Amino acid sequence: MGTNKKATGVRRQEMASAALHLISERGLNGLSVARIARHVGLVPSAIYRHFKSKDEVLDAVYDLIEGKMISNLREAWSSSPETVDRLHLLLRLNIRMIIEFPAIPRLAFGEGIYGTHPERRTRMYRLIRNYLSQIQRAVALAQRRSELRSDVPASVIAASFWGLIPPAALLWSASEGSYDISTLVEREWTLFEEIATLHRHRHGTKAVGNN
Amino acid sequence: MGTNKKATGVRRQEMASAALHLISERGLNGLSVARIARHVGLVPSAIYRHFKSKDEVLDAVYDLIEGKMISNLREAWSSSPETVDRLHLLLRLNIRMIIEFPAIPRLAFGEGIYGTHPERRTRMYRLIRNYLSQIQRAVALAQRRSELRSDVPASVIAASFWGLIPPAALLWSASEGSYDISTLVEREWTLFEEIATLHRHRHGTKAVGNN
Amino acid sequence: MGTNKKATGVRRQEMASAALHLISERGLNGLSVARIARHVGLVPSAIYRHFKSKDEVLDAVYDLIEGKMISNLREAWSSSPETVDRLHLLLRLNIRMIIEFPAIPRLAFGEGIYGTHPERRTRMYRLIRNYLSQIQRAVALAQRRSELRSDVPASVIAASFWGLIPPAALLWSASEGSYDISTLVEREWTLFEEIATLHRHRHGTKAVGNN
Amino acid sequence: MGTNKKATGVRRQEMASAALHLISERGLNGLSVARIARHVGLVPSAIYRHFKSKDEVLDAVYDLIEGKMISNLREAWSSSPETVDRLHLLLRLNIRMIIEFPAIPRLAFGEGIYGTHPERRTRMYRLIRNYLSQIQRAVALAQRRSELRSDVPASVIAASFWGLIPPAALLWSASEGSYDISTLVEREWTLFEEIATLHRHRHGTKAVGNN
DNA sequence: TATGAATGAGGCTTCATTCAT
DNA sequence: GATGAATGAAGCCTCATTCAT
Repeated sequence: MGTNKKATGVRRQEMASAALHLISERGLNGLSVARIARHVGLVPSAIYRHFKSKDEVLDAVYDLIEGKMISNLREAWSSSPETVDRLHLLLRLNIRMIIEFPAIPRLAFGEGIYGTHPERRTRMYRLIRNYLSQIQRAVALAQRRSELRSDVPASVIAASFWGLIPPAALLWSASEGSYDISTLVEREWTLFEEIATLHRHRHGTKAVGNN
Repeated sequence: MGTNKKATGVRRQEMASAALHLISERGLNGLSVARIARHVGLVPSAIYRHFKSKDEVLDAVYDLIEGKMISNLREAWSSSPETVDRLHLLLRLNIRMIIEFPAIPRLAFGEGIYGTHPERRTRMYRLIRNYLSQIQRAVALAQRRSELRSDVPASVIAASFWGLIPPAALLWSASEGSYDISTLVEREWTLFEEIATLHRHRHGTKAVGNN
Repeated sequence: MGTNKKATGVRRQEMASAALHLISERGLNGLSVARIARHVGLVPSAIYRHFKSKDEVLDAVYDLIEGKMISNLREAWSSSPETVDRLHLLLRLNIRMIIEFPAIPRLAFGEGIYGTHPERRTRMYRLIRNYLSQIQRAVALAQRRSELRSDVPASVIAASFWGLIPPAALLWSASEGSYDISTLVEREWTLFEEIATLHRHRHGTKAVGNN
Repeated sequence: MGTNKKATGVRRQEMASAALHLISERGLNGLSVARIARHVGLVPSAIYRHFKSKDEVLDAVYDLIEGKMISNLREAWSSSPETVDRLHLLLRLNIRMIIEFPAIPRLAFGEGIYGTHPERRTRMYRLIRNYLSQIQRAVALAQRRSELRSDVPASVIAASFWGLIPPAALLWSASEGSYDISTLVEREWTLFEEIATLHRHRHGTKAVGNN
């Protein structure tokens, strides 16, 4: 069959990607070494040339996800000078990503990392926190520029923005794609934008906490 | 072995509950018939006296979850005549539930129902939709009573409220409980309350969609 | 449910009979204590009031079979003074029995008694040998009366007669009843009768052995 | 463990053969994946490298049996130009086969194919019918050559010949090998030969049916 | 006499992983 | 770098059987 031999770097990419697709299509339960192998046109044992274990493949999947999230951030940040526009694009990019890889929110939610892999949970947590930090920084900047209201801590606004994503993912996932997630998200975005920019129209709102 | 024999009704409860706890602690993957049995102090095959299959146990877990969600709804609805207070309590109850059973958001997110059990996904979706409907109905009522702003469809406000839950669940889950979820949620709630009652202070906001 | 309590004698009969029917319909593999119980309207554990074990039930099934075979013999023997007629009827009765209870040839062939239950095999062997003996005695008598040829040992003729049954049973069983077993058997019987009475027409056939 | 690795073709053979032996010794009920594995010196799960399921192993057993039966037929047919000699050898070969593999008549009789595997029964039936057809063809040829009597349909003679096998198998099986099956069969064969060649000596026998 | 809960042995199967080639 | 055979742990399930009620 003229087996294609490829460098390990390439193979690892292929395999991690295959794994991500597989989890997206069949869930983590449906992810087996055999199926990953089949997806890249190899035999199960061949996986072990490139990864020490199935777990290591999953780690690579986490890398992949992290990469995608960061790349979304970069793309959004470089798209416009306006914080609000950046956030809007970031939201859309993330939704698009979730639609393409439903595995991502599921993994973020902890599928398969209970008990056995606390380090994975930690990693995901760090990733989310970083994400929130970056958003928060952007929000703070916008607050200083008076693009966003200042009577609410940046952290709360950031959390509020980021909080638009999980429910959308959930509905989309549970509805098997039949739910009109984009429209929903746009509506929620409008509400978010309204409240986040509220300071421009109004004063005297009581503070919302510190953090 | 001095085994305690119990009526099948009791055992089913125990087993479903054990299963829910196990999923919360170890994920769906970590849920095995053997472990359920051990949790209730029996031998694995004893499960089959009370359930036809492991799948049926999972169905009972779904029943349990559905029951808890409905009971939260009832408790909240009967707690006060004010819609806003009701929603606030409902939010707290759900957060409390998720803290106790992290399995719930994960199952809602479709852990383990890929491919094999579409009916489970459908069921969860229906459950969420019903939840949203009930909230929406309450919101609509409050809008007629001018407790909540009327220039935004009830469905959007309902979704917005319900949307407070998943991100909180995610953060709490990923942080392994170290994140101060209650405080976060309270802050988000304040924002939500502010925007949902905005009509009392202001006019002229552009409409946010139809549904 | 007003459980019907019955004397053990009656129950044993019911259960053995249920077992024979079950084996006939579903094979020995399909015979479970639970199904026997269900057939007699009881709960599995109730079987053990009347039998020490499932094996004992099977023994009772063997009793049942033995009884049927002996009763066939009696009926045939008392039907006519002519040996040939008796044999013909005996053949028909046995075929009828096999059609009603396909379990019988299968058990005779050793289904389920390999390794584990040598005594059952022995018993079946004794039963067959007795059967053959009785037939042989009848044949010998007929030979003395010149109803059957005498240049062939009675044992061979008896075996030849008895030998009509298993192939018919096999074809009927394999064909799931679609094979016209009665017609086949009647034709074979005609051949048998021809050869068994050959001595009346012809001489000089070489002897066929001793036993 | 110094395990000998072998090609899958070899293993399949070994396993099917082990299964056939096991059924011969312990009945279909005694056939377990674990025992097959032990017989070939492997671990149970190793079976699944070579067969998709236990059922598939059984299919291979059926193949084996079919192969043996066909090979008997060939050997007999090529042994002599005389139909009578061919049949005689075929009888001996089949008896020898049954002595070696008592599983065969039992499987032919439908052990274990009740309910669950109708296709297996069908297959066995087809096999037997084919066997009968081949014999019948040979008989018909012999009839045209006047080697066998012509006043009885070839089908009846064929059935009569084939009918020598099952009773012998049954007696041998029930007697656990103590019965002198070969002698019995030879005597029955003599009778069969006598009646099948009767036409050479005699005329005017009434016809025995049509088919 | 009958029930229903519980046990324990055993059966089939999947899957990550190792290893010789 | 890739294959294919083999392993061992684990999982789900069935069933005869026991025992308290």
